[in-house]
Amino acid sequence: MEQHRDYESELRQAGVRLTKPRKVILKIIGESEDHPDAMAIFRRAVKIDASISLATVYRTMKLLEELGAVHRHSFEGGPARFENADGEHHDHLIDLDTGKVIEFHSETLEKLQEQIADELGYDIEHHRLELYGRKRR
Amino acid sequence: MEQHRDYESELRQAGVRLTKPRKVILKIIGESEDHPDAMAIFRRAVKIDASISLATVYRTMKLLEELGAVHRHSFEGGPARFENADGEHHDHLIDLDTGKVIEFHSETLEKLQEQIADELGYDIEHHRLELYGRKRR
DNA sequence: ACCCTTGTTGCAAACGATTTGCATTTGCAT
DNA sequence: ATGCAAATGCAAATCGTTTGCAACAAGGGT
Repeated sequence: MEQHRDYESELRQAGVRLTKPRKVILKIIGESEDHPDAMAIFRRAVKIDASISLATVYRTMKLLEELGAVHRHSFEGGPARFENADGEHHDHLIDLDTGKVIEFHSETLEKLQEQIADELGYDIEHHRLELYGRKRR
Repeated sequence: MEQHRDYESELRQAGVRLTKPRKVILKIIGESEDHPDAMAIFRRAVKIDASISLATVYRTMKLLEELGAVHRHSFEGGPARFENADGEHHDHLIDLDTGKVIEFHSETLEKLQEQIADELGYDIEHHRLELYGRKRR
């Protein structure tokens, strides 16, 4: 059960320099099971290498996004949050009380979206589906 | 065929003071067929009353959102855009080439979302579905 | 192992969108 | 008309993010 991509070789292959800050950030997002924002990544990074700057975190996240290594999410009110691009596509349910993000996937839903776009004469490039709710009790 | 809500009496009823800037902004969003952002609303407002400030536009939009009179959308990269809350709920398809926003609605889709949230033990408060695509040719 | 070139960094300042403190004005109930 | 709380304009503050620039370091060539 292979869990994480080997980002380092991927980046190397993409002609990107493997610098110290990048290694640290790569390690962090590779291990993250949550959806940290830039500041959270920065805080975790500083623990490993105190000289890393927030600017570098932002630059690196942008780079990784362009390389398709991470996905950027802009949930309501709040900074962008990232997750590594392992695994298959999924959408998000955000718990309004805790901010926790729950992932889900529905093939039916995907198909339905494509069908709708198709009827409107469009090809979907990507989409964004977020459900905001509270735990039923 | 009644087209626009009578925001003024609604607001009055909600105990909100009907000030000059608010009347102007109300008129603007009542007539808007597009999805203007705060700056666009401000520009249109200044033409009617030159003394209106951008801060008041922001304050008023927040107020109207809380009253349920307008909906705020945060499409990818760019300021929040508003639309009046007339008519029924719909989602958006954003044309990546033109930035044009196409509205659509699917009852099946809505139901499916609710069902998914339900299975996860959640009640949906609201959701956000945006399709980003290009016109098929 | 040591350059050399060029990409990358840290810092601080700049940025765009939005919010806020405060003194002044204004709606509107009396 | 009068008074008072609510709303305004202005400028400064805030938040998340980007950028200019001089110092620095990765990693290919020698």
